[in-house]
Amino acid sequence: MDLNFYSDLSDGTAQSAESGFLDPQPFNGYDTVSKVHAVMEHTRVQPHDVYFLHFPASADNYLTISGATHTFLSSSETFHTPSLGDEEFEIPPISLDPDSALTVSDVVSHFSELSDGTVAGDSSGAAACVRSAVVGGNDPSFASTFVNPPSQGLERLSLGVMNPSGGGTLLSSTLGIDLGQSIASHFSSSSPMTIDVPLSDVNHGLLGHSQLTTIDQSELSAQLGLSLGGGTILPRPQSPEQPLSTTPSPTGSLQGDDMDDFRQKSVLVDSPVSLPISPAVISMNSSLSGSPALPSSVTPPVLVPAGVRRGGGKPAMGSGMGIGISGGAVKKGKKKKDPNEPQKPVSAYALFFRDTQAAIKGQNPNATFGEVSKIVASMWDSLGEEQKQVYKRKTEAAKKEYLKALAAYRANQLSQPTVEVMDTSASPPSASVTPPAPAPSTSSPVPAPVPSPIPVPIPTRIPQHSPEQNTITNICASNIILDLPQVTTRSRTGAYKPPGSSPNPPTVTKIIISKQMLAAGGTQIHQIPTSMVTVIPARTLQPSLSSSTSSPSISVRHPPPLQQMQHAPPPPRLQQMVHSSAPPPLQAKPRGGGLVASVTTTPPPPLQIKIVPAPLQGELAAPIVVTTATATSASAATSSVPAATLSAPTVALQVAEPTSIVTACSVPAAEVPAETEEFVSGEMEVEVNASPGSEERTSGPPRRCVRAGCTNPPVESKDWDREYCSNECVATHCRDVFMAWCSIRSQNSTTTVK
DNA sequence: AATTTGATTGTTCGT
DNA sequence: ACGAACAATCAAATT
Repeated sequence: MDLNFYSDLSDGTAQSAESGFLDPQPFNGYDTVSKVHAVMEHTRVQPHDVYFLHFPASADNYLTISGATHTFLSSSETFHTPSLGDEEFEIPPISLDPDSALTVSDVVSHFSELSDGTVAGDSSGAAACVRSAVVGGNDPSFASTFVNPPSQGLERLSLGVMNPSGGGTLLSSTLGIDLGQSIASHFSSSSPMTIDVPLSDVNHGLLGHSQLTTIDQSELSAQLGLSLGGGTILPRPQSPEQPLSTTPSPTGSLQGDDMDDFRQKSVLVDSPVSLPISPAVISMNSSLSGSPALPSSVTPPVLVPAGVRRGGGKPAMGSGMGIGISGGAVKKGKKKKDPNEPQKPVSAYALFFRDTQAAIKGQNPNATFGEVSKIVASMWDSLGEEQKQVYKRKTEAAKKEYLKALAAYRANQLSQPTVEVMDTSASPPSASVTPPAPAPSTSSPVPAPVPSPIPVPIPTRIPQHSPEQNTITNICASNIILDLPQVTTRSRTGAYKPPGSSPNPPTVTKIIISKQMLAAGGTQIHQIPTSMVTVIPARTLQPSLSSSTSSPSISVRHPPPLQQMQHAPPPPRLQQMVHSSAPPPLQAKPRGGGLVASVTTTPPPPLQIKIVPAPLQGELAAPIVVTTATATSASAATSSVPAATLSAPTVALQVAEPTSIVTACSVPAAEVPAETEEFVSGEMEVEVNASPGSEERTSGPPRRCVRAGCTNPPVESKDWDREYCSNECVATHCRDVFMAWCSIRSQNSTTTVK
């Protein structure tokens, strides 16, 4: 099935209240949980169900919820929404990328965009409008989520989940959005998901009641921070699967594990002194610590015998498990697991949950676990088999690896109790720490050759997810996906986007990196002078172009750090953001036109990176240019490319040769919609134009491998859609992209960070 | 029963 | 006593 979001921007005028579901009353009786539950029950999305946010381009900007049989909505009902314009957003596959932060940011950005658009449109218009998309009826509370409380929620964007079959699944608009992103990122080329989200219901049930406060900057930043790290890319600490904690604090994460290790070791090895020595321990630490730099910190704990351990009570534990727990919770007599033991692969659903929940949470910080869980479940149900397959495949792959690792682990245990198995899982993490000696093997497509002091966040992350990340595509996608969420400008008017103009990809980011820089081997990339790096949020630009702000253009000169962009959504917060037309994650499909068909496939990373030969550099003020184009922006620059559209954030790496631009690469996983290249500003245009890659793409399978410098013909592969000639190229390409990305990030962080 | 995340609670240790 | 650090539990849903 397809998940499509159609969003409509309402102009901010009154909502057409017609929609029945808007009416608060029906829902008022429920408490959040029950509502949700009830709703869910009724409307459980069937696999075939389609969710979409519909943003009609029509002048009036109504959000149409088409759900044939939606209980609450008639298909005809519409809501005013700000400026998104007619677009169908295709929800990109949820990124496998563990990096929740990104996802979140994306979501946020989307959100913000939405809100922004609304606001802007309205604001510009005059009356403030509520930007939030409210699903559930009038519940102000819901609106509050996205909108500031003060604002009267005059308007809401509602997302409707339509259930063709009849029931409507309730999803909050946010959800829908999130989905889009997450999904997009995750699913590469697989068929797009269409999600019909009846906004109204969703809010109510899920969020409505609880106050969904506007996303706090702090929260966002926190979330973003996780992903971006103040400069570091480190994502939030990984899930249990990965023992490693990317967290900066070595000790914290380590301790727990260390302790375990320690215990083990200690058990195995009689003398405490021996501890440090055991290789196993060391390896673990490194992995655990996640940061290479920390060895010193790491070791200490290890060294310290039991006596020193700081970690509280549990460790002591024998008691801990059973005894200590007061809560009465002694319930499960869990046995302690050997930390070194390979972790069981999580289920497809769990993967999905992991990928999705962050986005949902990001949008609705107040949502409880139960709510989120329900939403995820509904989303899961709504996922098409194809999409599910994606997860299932990952699970399968993870399982295979797990079996391998387990076998190795067991073997080692038998043979050498003291020595721990360094399996795949371990290795990846280590990579971050020590530049991977890259195990050529599958896991480390992204060799983090970055020796430099700057800890490359990415590596840490990537390696960590053994199962998921094994897939090259995943890795790339995960790393690469950057959403530049925000736009500082508010200028955007709601109507801004002509429906027909283009199916816009939500956001496109391009990065131009001079070849020289890359030449260094990529490792040095981060050293690139900040001045060199330019980040241009397309969204911003566009709006600005049309109306007021000039600032964006400036971007060339001062590169706004990505982080800032991501992190700090512009001052106005979400509201402003709303404006930005199509949220990156969500892909806007041209609703009407024939484009739709093309849309189906999708994928793509918003981020494109071009590598420009030195000579070109001169021309270009900044070697690295990151551009983000929002769908809305499309109008400005309808790129030459036709486009495919879509979606998902895709990252393309292009290396421009002096003569011509070499290639546009999309993340293997997804197909890059040609359309992605929309340039708002002139600057952007220039760069954009160059990309032949897009053409290639649109026209058909690339004639040659996408990787810069590789002239081999692409090979057919499910993993990379005939874009690459070999795994090596995929890995290399991803690495390049990643590096570029890192450099940008680092730049941003350095520059941006106060 | 396991997994997903995040909050909460309880325990222990160090100051 | 207080704070820090950790472990365990819980929520709903799926596998």
